[in-house]
Amino acid sequence: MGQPNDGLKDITIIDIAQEAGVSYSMVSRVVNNKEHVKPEKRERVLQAMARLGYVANQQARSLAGGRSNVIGLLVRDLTTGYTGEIIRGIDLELTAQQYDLMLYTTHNRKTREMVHVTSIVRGLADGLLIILPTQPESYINTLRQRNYPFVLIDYQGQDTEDLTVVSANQQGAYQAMQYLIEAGHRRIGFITGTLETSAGTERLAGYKVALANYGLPIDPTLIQGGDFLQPSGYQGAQKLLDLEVPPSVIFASNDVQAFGVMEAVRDRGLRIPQDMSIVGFDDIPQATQVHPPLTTIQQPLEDMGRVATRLLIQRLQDPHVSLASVVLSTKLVIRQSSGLFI
Amino acid sequence: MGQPNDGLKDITIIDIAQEAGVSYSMVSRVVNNKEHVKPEKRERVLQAMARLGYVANQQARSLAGGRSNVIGLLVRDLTTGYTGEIIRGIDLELTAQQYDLMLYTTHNRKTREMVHVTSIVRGLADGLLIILPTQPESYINTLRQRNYPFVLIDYQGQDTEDLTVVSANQQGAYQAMQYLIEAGHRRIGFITGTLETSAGTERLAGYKVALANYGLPIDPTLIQGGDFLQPSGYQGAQKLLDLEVPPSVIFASNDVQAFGVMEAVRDRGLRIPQDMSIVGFDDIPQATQVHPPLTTIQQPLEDMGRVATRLLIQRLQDPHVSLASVVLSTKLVIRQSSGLFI
DNA sequence: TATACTTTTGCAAACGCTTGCAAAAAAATG
DNA sequence: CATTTTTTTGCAAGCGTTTGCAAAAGTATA
Repeated sequence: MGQPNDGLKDITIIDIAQEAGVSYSMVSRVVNNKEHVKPEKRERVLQAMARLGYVANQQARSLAGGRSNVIGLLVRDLTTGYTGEIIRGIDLELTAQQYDLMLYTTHNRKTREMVHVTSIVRGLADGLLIILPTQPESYINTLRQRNYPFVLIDYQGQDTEDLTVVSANQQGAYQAMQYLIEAGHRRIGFITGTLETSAGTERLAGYKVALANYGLPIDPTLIQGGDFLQPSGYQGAQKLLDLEVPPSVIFASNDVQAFGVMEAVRDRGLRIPQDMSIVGFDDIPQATQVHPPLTTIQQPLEDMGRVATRLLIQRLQDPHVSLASVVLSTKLVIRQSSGLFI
Repeated sequence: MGQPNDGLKDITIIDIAQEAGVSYSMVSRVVNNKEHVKPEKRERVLQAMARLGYVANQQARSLAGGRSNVIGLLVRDLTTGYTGEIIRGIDLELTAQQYDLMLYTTHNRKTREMVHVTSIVRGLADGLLIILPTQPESYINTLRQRNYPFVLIDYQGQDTEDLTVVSANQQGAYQAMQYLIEAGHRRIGFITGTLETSAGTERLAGYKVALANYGLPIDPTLIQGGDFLQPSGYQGAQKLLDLEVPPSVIFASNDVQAFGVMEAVRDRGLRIPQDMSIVGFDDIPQATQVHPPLTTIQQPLEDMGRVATRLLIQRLQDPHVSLASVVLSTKLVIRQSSGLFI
């Protein structure tokens, strides 16, 4: 803690011990709900705590080998809404379980990720949640080696030992494609996400598999590279619109990217969905707020956060309990940004 | 830290001391950049640290009276975009200064705020940033008493001792009104924010003062109560549209609320801005993404975060330095959601 | 009632660091 | 070169906990 705090002295377990007339280790046992405490003394301690307003000192606690009741969250950035939704779920669950949250942003810089991870591992978090890491391998190895508890959100690594919470990305993309193809679309443009993420590759896979299954050709010119951010949607759409035969629909790898697509389409004076259908992925809150509202694949983002947090806490409470990774299913949400191809 | 970490032992200052052939207090001095260290030894220690990959243990550090290099952020929730922008600024500055961020969400529950504050004060944060608290007085007193360093963001308390960073809310609302009135609007609807916040009351004040200055009447039926959230925009707009003589423009207390207004207006089949102009406040990223793009007052949200963080860190580094609260100016951004009244 | 368990309690060490103070070394002074 | 002054160094105590271990108290058994 900082140096201020002139005045009021902190209440420690020693004060409580004195007040309750027991030894300080008894107080510690009560605080941590350990066994071997006479109910009567437990009561006395509890009362003393209430009377003096005791609040445990987390650093001392974790220094001494206990838990800090803090979990770390490693995240790329906070501004896309996508992250916000997941964090909302994490926060909900964390609050319910009396944990605090330490937030680390990487800004997509590899070195920062590494630095963060070492300091987290040495630091005050009991465990770590990681959202959509781009190249996690480097630091995930550190975590594994040290046997440090972590859960990956929205990333399907290859190591099945890791706990992960993902949504059915490929299946979701497939659903969207199914809908579009059955609505008569034949030339479907696709803008990829970051292909270093599994979310990125799986959505692309869903796109391709659907085309294959319906006997449609995979036209590489219809697939534009992107990175899940709005500008990549704008640029990708530009390129697709410049094709000799532009597609009748653009399927973006996420909603934010789809907003970029909308912008580009409107900049050309085209109408949505009459001239161009647009489909996104994620169903972030803004998807309903844009005009026209965006057809998209709903990912249960908040649930992902909740589930991941619950997994992590379970692991913390019993490191040997066997837990399985979770795949949450997605849902097609049809709004006004897409229509039939006539 | 959690109990795992079988295997690799942590590197402590003692290891470094051994490696560098000095005492461990020397290592501590080097790490903390204290004076009275021979350059040559400093070098030796630095090299040993690099070689062994030393990372300080924050809990031990702060337990021993040093700083934790963590700052706390107390925030209502994360989902409105508004908060996200501010946090982005905070994060930028924090990263630059090598601080970590502990995030506390209150969900607007008073008791939680109080609990958090006591645990923060006893806890691991060196200082605290507080965004837009509804009724901060209760816990702010605790902070003041303990002389705990904090900065209020977007809240203008009455106690001038407190460090605050706000934007010129009243002036901003006035700017918007000026623009609207000069564009020919005479009946201007207003939906308030949470009036327990200074942002809420000041924007309302700007609305009223502008009307007064231009000699226009203040019609209470044109002012609807709200709370900065989207539904309140929707409902407020409904009521304004139900008036015998509806306004020609609705001025919402923030962008999110304005999105609700847009929804309501569109639901009635009215066109924006031909039938109804809409103006928001904040200029969050989505303001450009909605259709039509929203005319709004730009608050330098990211800057607010940055500036507040900088203030806090300065205070931490020198508790006696005299710092002044900051008022950042706002800017009218005219987009397509508003037009002339003909 | 003596003996052997079992539960409850308290002591002390440890966690990794900061820092005041005194000792040692180096530099400056006469 | 001896002495004083200044800089550099190391020791030890302390921060507030947790926890293994041994002592104390309580309970059951013979």
